[in-house]
Amino acid sequence: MNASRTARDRARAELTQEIKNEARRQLAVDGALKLSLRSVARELGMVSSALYRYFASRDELLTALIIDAYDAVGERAEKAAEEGAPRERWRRACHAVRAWARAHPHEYALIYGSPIPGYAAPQDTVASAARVPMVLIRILRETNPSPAFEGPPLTEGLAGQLRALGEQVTPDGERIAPDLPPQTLNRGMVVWTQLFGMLSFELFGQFVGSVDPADEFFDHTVEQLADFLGLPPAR
Amino acid sequence: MNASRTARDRARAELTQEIKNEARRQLAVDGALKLSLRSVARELGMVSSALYRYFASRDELLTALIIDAYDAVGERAEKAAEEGAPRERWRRACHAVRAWARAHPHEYALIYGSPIPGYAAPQDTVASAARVPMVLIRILRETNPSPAFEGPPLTEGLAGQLRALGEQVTPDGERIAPDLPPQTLNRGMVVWTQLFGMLSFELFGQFVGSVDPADEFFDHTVEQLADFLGLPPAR
DNA sequence: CCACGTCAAGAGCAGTGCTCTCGGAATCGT
DNA sequence: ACGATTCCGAGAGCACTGCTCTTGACGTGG
Repeated sequence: MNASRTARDRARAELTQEIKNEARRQLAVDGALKLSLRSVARELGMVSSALYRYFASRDELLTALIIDAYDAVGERAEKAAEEGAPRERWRRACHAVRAWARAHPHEYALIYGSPIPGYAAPQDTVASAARVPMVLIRILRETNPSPAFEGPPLTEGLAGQLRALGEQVTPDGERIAPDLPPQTLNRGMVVWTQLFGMLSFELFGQFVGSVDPADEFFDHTVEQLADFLGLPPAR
Repeated sequence: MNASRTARDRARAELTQEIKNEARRQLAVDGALKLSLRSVARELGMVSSALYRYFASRDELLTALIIDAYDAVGERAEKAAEEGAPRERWRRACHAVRAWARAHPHEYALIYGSPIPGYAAPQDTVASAARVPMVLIRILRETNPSPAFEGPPLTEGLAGQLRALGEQVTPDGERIAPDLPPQTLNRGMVVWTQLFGMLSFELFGQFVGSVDPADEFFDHTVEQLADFLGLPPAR
């Protein structure tokens, strides 16, 4: 009953994958703007209308690609941060994210650039989007940070937002980080935005004429952010 | 001889402006993706082909809008940082940029989001794009920073890039910042990327579920960055 | 005054996303 | 094993896009 069902389903799943692969290929060449359903259909040897059996719209295809991209970069970060001292894990995660971003600039732009269509549905994407920041949070939870400088005290409202963030439950029923003090979460937010701010500037060309190539600036800043977080010095 | 010529030219300049204004209007509503030459022409009561007398292509129109946007946010930042103590100028510039970004999210996306077409020509845009970072550099030049913490030493190559950056000449023949030590320029680069990293995350929806609304996080981070830069404490 | 340069208009091309309908094929219930 | 149902690819077609080329009118400068 489901050997045959899965036969159909398997064919369907395979073709769905092929469509996404071809779309990703065109994405890497021409960018999201130029990606057209008709041309991926053409390339796959089918007619454009047939493709609508698999994705209800161009936006839905894009959304699928967005989720895949979040998962791809998230997985890279997770793998990179698997083991080592906190500072080493932080370094490796940063470099893994940058390597992925530079290898797939258009996919990076898809997820961290301007939201392309009439905004892809957020809810499906959040779980995947959270994987990178979760890597950072895990590093912070398993270390005892001693930040390089204090910084201004948190305001009441901000501390509240951060505490609520730490209490949020993931899809698998765990709380994100009930043990992390708001100050630590705040520092995490800062380095998170800094990391992707750097990558966006590098990939979107804001660095041309200043720190371009950005390798050394990136490395230095990653180290500075580790100090800022208070990750114990390496070696 | 040129009273009449300028008569023609004035009509032309006016219509060029009207086209950009209408395009900006549609941009604010539908986003850059949906902006179509035909519909701005339609709205202006002319036929699409006539519009090509003013902009050679859709991309050229977009590029014009990009330059205008850079100039708009640059001017806001300059105005905001006109006077006051360094820290106050920094604060006001940051808030001016954020206010503009929130008021014109699609224009912000145009310049700080993913590069839209096959990359708009950079050279025309750099002068306008540099206005915001130049505001920051001017603040740094007119203060005597005492940063809140040292951070790792600059590598040789990075220091070289930053010195070269300081020696670059602006269109009006001035050097950018020959007097600023590389360490200071490096801190400037960091806060610059942090500022726009935060804004991009806020506007592109990465903060939903964490520090959303981002007002307090933004304010706090601006202050923290001022400490990081070593701007003398206010009052 | 008239020729030249500028301009808006229109038709047309190639391409797009998306819809609907139509036959054929695979699958399922019996 | 067969009929019913569900799925799927093909094709035509609609409304739209950016862009090109030609045509005819208008204002201006010699």
